[in-house]
Amino acid sequence: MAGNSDTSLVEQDRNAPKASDQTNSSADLLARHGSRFLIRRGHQLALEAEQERYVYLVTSGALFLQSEIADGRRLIVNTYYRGDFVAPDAKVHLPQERLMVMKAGEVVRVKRRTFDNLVDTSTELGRHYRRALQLRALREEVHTVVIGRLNGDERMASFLIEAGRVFGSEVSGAVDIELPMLRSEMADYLALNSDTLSRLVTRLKTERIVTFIGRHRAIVDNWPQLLARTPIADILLQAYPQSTGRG
Amino acid sequence: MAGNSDTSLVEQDRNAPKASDQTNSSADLLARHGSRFLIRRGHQLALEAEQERYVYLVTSGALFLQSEIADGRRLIVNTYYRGDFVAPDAKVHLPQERLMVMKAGEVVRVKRRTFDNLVDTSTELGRHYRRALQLRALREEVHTVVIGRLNGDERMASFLIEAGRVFGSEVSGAVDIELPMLRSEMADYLALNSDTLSRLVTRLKTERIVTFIGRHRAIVDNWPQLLARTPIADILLQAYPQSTGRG
DNA sequence: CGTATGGTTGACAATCCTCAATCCGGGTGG
DNA sequence: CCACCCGGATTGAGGATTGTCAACCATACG
Repeated sequence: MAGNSDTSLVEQDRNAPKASDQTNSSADLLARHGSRFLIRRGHQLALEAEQERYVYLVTSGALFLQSEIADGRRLIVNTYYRGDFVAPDAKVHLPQERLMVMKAGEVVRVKRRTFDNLVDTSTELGRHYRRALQLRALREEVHTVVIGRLNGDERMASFLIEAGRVFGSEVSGAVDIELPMLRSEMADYLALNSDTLSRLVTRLKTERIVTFIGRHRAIVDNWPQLLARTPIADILLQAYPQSTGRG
Repeated sequence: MAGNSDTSLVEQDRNAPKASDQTNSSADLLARHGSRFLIRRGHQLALEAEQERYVYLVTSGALFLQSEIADGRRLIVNTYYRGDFVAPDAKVHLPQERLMVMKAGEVVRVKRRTFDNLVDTSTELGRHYRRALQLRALREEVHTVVIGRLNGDERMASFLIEAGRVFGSEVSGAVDIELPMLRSEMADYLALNSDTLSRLVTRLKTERIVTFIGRHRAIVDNWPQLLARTPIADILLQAYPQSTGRG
């Protein structure tokens, strides 16, 4: 949607690193002991089956993990992009934990026990996994700071910086972002309610920092001003390098 | 403080699992390639030196990781108890990241590069590390839910449940907790300001659920009612088993 | 076109924060 | 042993931010 006529994003996907990178070699190894799945927006991925938990490696597209507690309070706890592993705790679950596809792509799935054995035997996979967990922990800490200590405007700016890095492309000075989340999902990711989020969106439009086209496209007209809107812009830029998760 | 005359906590420490558990065997291995340190409340542990980052394993006591962004907004991102590894990202730092000792004890420290090599060569250490990261990720997700979707009362209750599990002991139906945090630190952990936290403490006193004695001791007189105060009590109990982190 | 889901907006309420004054607890020194 | 002191804790009044609810609008899809 909204992206087919604008080919720039698609072409960048084609130029993204494909073979011979770490993600792909791990994916190949895992695929030999599990299966590859094409995933489509809105799908829910099983976290377990037959009392055996699953481990996913995202090779393209994007996922998020959501939880829902009493009174329908929902929170998107985490986002997963290319190269990320989803390996939830073997025993304890968050309340109403759901792994959802936010952008179509492909994942590799193996059983947890199989995965553990592979990590024990393959030093390379072990290194990749540990590095991925490292980056994941950092992003989770950043996310904690965002929802714990930033106000609405700052959270919104932080989100758009993340999205710009992961899903955006630079087009003549502006950053063109294909947003894979609904407004309500952005709200759940930023621990706001969707009414408040909508007001924040409106504010960014009014101040001419971001142009929103339809529901799934945002063009950041003034990137520097967006950066200035959050006190942790520099950390976000480091935590989300430009190459992340494209495709 | 407040603990020397009350021997119950100390004796429980002595009964805690010592030799032949996973934490200790990993600690021994790491100590052979690094060093053990006694740590005291209030100390700050170096995250790096000479452009080499450190990895810590907590063998007793407790730590927390704090970050501070503009305007003095502070957040305690994470807590580390017995068996936890502290292995921050090699390159990216949170703003004004500090690793602080909240309860005296002992840690083992090795250089990151050394640690990575050891994990590559020791399957046992690798398993322990991955399991620790697993639990850490879960707790971080729970923490995210707490500060993202719970109100003040619920956050306070959630904190006391965690503290009760980690630092508490059951004494004739009540749970006696030696709180290693200042009020202001609890506030930073729960993403509240300390004035608000103080009001929440008062409310718990008024409702006769918890008795606070001095600054570092809390007695939960009505544990069931404390559990009822947060919608994620069951997950907290699972994420923080009773044995965790004593001593 | 028409319908359904999602998004926006306004009025109002609840929650949390800010700032300032005051209080307490645990050290210190007379 | 007691008076004093200081950092931390508590409390009140008022303001800012976010949430709630309801009405309305827009977009995507059949």
